[in-house]
Amino acid sequence: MSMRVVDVERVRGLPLFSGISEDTFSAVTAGAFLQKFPAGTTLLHEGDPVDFLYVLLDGLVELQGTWNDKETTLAVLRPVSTFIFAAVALDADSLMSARTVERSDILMLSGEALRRALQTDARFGYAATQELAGCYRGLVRSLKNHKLRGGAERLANYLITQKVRQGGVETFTLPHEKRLLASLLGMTPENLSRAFATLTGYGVVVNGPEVTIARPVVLERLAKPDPLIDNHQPPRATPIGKAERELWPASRAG
Amino acid sequence: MSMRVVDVERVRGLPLFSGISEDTFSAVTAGAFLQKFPAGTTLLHEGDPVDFLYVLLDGLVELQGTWNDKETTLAVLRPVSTFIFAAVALDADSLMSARTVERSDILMLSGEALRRALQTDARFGYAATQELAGCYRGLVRSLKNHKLRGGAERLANYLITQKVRQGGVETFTLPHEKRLLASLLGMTPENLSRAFATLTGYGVVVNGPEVTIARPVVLERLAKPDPLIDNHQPPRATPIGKAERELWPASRAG
DNA sequence: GCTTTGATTTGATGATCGTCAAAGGTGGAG
DNA sequence: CTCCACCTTTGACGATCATCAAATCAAAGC
Repeated sequence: MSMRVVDVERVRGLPLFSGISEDTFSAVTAGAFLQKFPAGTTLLHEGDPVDFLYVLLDGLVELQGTWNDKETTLAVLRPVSTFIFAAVALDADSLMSARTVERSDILMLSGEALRRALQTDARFGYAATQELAGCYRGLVRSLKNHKLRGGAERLANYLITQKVRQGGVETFTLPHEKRLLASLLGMTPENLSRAFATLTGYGVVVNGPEVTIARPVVLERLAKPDPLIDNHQPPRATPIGKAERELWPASRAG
Repeated sequence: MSMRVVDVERVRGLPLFSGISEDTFSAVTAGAFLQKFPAGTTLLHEGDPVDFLYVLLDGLVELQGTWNDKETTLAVLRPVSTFIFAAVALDADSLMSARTVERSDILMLSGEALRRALQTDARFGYAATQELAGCYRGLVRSLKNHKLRGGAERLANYLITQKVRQGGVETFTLPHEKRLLASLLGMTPENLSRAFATLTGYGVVVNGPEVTIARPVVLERLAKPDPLIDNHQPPRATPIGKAERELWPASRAG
């Protein structure tokens, strides 16, 4: 139920918490608890009131939306990430469901305590603003991706982003099932399969979950990656927040 | 260049600024200036660094995204609204362009001053968190709308939302050109025209910019409006922020 | 009033995408 | 190891959507 020291440090290292006072941090983590969930567990249903901020420490989580018996994936999160912060900040009902894709370690922080902390600790409020601004921009990117690009283009850009995130290697592994990828990219599994087949003509070789981009230049001519849509953030040692991810490679005065 | 008293009060009344100290407010508005722009003016280009927070006091503004010589409308704003707050908070480049649709009065507040104020005034930081959380949830709604619904369904829900926003009257007026509406709904003007033709079979009568929903029950059976996608917020007297809009009709403890 | 410009509509056609069906393929349970 | 459930792929078909073209309409300017 309580956190290991190593987990406390990982949470403390999140940009959302890194600048805040020790008092605020202990107030926020006081009633927190760490829980392990098996794969396929629904943590939160769309429309439910949100009582906790979730922090994914290990595993893989999917955020999904539903309408008219159809489902779509809005995001796939990997550690270390917070999620449904916006609903927590507003004490509102969740607009999406959260579901574990793999066995996951998840920390749950009291929403009440967080909102109180936001109002008293200006540094925490500032960090929260940065985090939410980063999340907002991630969604702007996603919306542009879906409204401006076709299926094959979305897939091509996804593959290029994965390649960069995994260190720029020629061959990499898809981080989860293709079915989930199809839902994330806004298409059916059948069409994802056909989109992969199309990319074969652009130097993409697929072997189960293994993907090789044999001719990056050719693929990029199709994908036309754009820093205002795609966030080609290389991997880092320290955990990274939604804000930092947005600020790369900026390093402007701040 | 400087604001009229009535404009100061309108800005002060924004949820983003309503709770903050007088000192913070004057620090933020010190270097501000009010400007009038004709219709069709581009206020900010995609990819530009953002030096100001914009506040739309009068008129109509479109936020748009571009890729590969294609354009799409991400939002259409009416007074009183702030925009590109996320980019200002992060001191990052804008992910979208902003363009006046009608002649508009726009207040521009120094991004530098805002970021300073965010770090010193906890109440301002909290208000900013609420505002950004509301904006975030608006985008989640938009993404679900686009990924889960077809064109005719998006139009049907748009019309129902407009009807509610304009007081629930049977006949109302579209707030702008159909061309812009098509871009907002993610379709071509030709297909918007055909979608309107389709809705004729569901009791929708179109006369130029005038729309009549003759049989609301029939239209709703097609539209299937959902509070987790559509925000059916009725009009109010006081200006409303993105946060309040998200919290309706909640009124939960806070 | 007339003209001109651009918005809107309608039709035809092709591209993209979803659905249904069926055939491999894969990994886990027993 | 075998079997079973489910993921993935492929094909066929229909629905949706974009594009091109042309006609109609509306509004602003002369």
